Amino acid sequence: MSTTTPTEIAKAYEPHEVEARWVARWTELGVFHADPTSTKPAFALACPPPNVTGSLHLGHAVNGTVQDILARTKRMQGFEVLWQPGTDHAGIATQFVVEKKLYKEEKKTRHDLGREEFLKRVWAWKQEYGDTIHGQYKRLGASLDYDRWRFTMDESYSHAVRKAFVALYEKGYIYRGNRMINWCTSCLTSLSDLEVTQKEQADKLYHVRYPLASGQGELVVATVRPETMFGDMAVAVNPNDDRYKALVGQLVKLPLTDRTIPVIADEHVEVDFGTGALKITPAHDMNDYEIGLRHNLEVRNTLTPRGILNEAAGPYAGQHRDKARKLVVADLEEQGFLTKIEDYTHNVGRCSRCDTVLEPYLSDQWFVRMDELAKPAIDVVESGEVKFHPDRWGGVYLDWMRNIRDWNISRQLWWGHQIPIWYCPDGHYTTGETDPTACATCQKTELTRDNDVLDTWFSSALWTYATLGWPDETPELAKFHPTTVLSTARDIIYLWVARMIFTSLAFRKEIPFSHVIIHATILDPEGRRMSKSKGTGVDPLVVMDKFGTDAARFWMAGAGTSSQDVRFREEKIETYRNFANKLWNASRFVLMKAAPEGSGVPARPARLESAVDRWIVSRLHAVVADVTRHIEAFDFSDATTALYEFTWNELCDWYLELAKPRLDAGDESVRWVLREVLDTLLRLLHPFMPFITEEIHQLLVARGWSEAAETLQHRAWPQADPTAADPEAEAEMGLLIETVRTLRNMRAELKIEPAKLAPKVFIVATPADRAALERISGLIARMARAEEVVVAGLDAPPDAGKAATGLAGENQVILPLEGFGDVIAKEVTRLQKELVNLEQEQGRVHGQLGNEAFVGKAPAAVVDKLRARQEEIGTQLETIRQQLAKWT
RNA sequence: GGGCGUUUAGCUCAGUUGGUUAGAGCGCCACGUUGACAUCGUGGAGGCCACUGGUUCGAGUCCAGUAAUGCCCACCA
Repeated sequence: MSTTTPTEIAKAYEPHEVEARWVARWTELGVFHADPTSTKPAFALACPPPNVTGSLHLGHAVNGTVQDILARTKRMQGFEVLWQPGTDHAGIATQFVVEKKLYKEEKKTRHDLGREEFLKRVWAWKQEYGDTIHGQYKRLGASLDYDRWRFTMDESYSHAVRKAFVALYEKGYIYRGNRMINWCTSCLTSLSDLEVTQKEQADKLYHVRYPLASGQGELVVATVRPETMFGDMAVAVNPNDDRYKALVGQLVKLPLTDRTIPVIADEHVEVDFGTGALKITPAHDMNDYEIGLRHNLEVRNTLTPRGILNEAAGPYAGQHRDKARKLVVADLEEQGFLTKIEDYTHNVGRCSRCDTVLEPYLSDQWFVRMDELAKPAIDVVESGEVKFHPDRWGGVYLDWMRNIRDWNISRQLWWGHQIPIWYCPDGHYTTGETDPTACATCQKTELTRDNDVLDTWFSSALWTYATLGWPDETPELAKFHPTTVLSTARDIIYLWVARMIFTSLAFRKEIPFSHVIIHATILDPEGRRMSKSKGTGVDPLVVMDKFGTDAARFWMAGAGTSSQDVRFREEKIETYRNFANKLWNASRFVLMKAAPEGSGVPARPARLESAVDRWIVSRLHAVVADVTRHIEAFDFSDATTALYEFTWNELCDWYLELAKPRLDAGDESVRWVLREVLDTLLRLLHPFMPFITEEIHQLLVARGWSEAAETLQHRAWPQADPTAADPEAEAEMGLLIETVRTLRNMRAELKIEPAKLAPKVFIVATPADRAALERISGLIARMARAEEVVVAGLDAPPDAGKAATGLAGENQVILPLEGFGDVIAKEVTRLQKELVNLEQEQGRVHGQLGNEAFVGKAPAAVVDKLRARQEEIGTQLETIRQQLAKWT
């Protein structure tokens, strides 16, 4: 493939070929490679590593765009930029998809293959999707340092994970606990609280009769899970519940069994929920477990890890929990133990991965004790050392950190970092950065390693520094850590952002990043969250193919930093496809008309005579300042708006149109201004639309019309020149625009054929505007399709004969109607409409100014402005009334 | 049950520290093939800024409340 920009210019921008060419070219030039020995100031971003579960979705593309804009801008601003890429092994998620595939294709489970063989399959999967992701980022134009691609299970990264585990263990932060955890009976692993999704579910509340052992009466308990009754160890009532006070301490018979259990009193029981009596199943309910601890109840497990009732359930053993419930209910019913069944809707915790209803399960797991570790992580956000954008997310983070609970880090999976703990026959634990050969406590050498792996977030928590070589003190670490900005989705603030902050503080004694951008979530056109399973996900590549990557990026830049969530619609991207084409054609115009081959580089004029030139330069520098400021504040959406409006509404609609006759006349200053504006604009647009801007830039370079850089990434970011601000030129241009619009409007309302030139147009100018209007009369004529525009003073109004009159401020625009047919009726209608509008406004203004409180208290500038307007309205009304009188 | 958002034109969204005529894109209507661009141009129609009170000379913007809607967090069986 050729890597040079073609010289002939297509009529419409063709993204595909251009994009492929530049992706290759950037790589060839090595512009994305970060140099730790550079003397430039560092700017580092760690790209959130996507899961290797599949390919990138729109959310990744949005986040990639946000980060790329920063990376590209900062490079141009003279920073040594590192944008660190990589992928996450995503333990449970990846294992889950590979198991699913395995079952679908070979009808095998991971146990059929065995651990080693299964892991081979996962690595193969990882290879495939890791490559896909790599390619997708390149397509997006992401200026990641691809040479530094990392994977959370790379050897060096695994070393960091091991180091982190051992360090925490040795400081006493990691402990083994036999505790209630969330258990997935399908994935067969424990989950952290964050991996639980609460979902509302319609269930039944069964009222079950527990007869008193004494034979005198009964206690009725309400439960949604009667099948767990074989684990019941007590019935609890509230100590203040008068109904049951006398029963506390007595025994009740557990239905369907021959066991008796005690009635106990516990504050936890709500008097007015259900029957006020709660069956206590310590092994299968978090609360019951707590109550059991308080009352020394036995924890009797009645379920297997797969959710099958075990031998403790007597005749029901071997039944799955759902089936067992039906059987138990039927038997209770039959034996007269069931007094009532109520409909009951409540929240049920489900596996965020496979949606299976989770089981509270007592088991041995490894935990990280969080209380002490959380403290500094709270401090750095409270102090503003780490800032969230928008800042409300800082509050969300703090709420969570302040109420943090210990973190279950062991997972009963195969895919991941195997926990570096060895057990000796005596049950001692041994860990170490290298595999131990003997028990650290008793020196026995028969060691078995823990089979479990670490929560995938344990490893990604080290991302900002483990990717840079930690625990070794590498040059990269010295140069690029702490990183500057982290941009991510809000749903991993707890899972990932919070944990990066506390681990970095723990291991590096420094924050991992100064700014956290929480980008907006992209929704489907109906406002729902995009989801793969519902088929509402959008493949960014499809969008990029259809409309061009730059168009997609331009939209994503705005969408990603929008203050609220954004619905995706193809039409939105289409808008920016059109914008890219507009830019392309504007450039094409400049190249063909202002910079034809061999025309040379225009010299800088000593002074810009034309107000039009000074206006666009003034506007350009305002835009440079605005865009720069917005990027600094991460308000890309404002930046794109400013760029879009300047390019389309000012440059294309007015400046280029006005430049046409001047170019024909050989005006050199127009050429100089065009070169200046386009070259600057391309640099401003480059972070947002890297491909098209590079392409145009090279076309300009080929004509000597731009600094001879191989890529815009080597060009300097534009500096706003405050002395370019020219209010006078802007005012004059405002006059031009207003006058032209008035004339166009008149012609349209009078239905004058667009093609027909007006032979002569008069403007009766106020003394203040007269000189300016005379200067720009030729331009007005051009833009408003008149052969000639004649400016006259108020003292000498022209005799225009039969003519239509319009208002541009206080200046009258007179359009003689000779030759335009019978349009008088239309003119009268038009004038009347205008009259009504003005009279209404006059009423309002009059009322305002008549209000003493307003005049007395409002700032003088506001009052003066209104007074001026009142005067203007007076003049305008007079003009219109005179005209109307002439016609009627 | 708590917390945080959102509610502005037919649709999707902007609206700075309150300033009097509330904007854009798409869609709609009318017109248009002047050599950058029909992926375009010109003009136009279209809004009780969710509702109710309050503060203020002045409220889309500030305050209180109400209603819809979305998301997060939370151990009432």
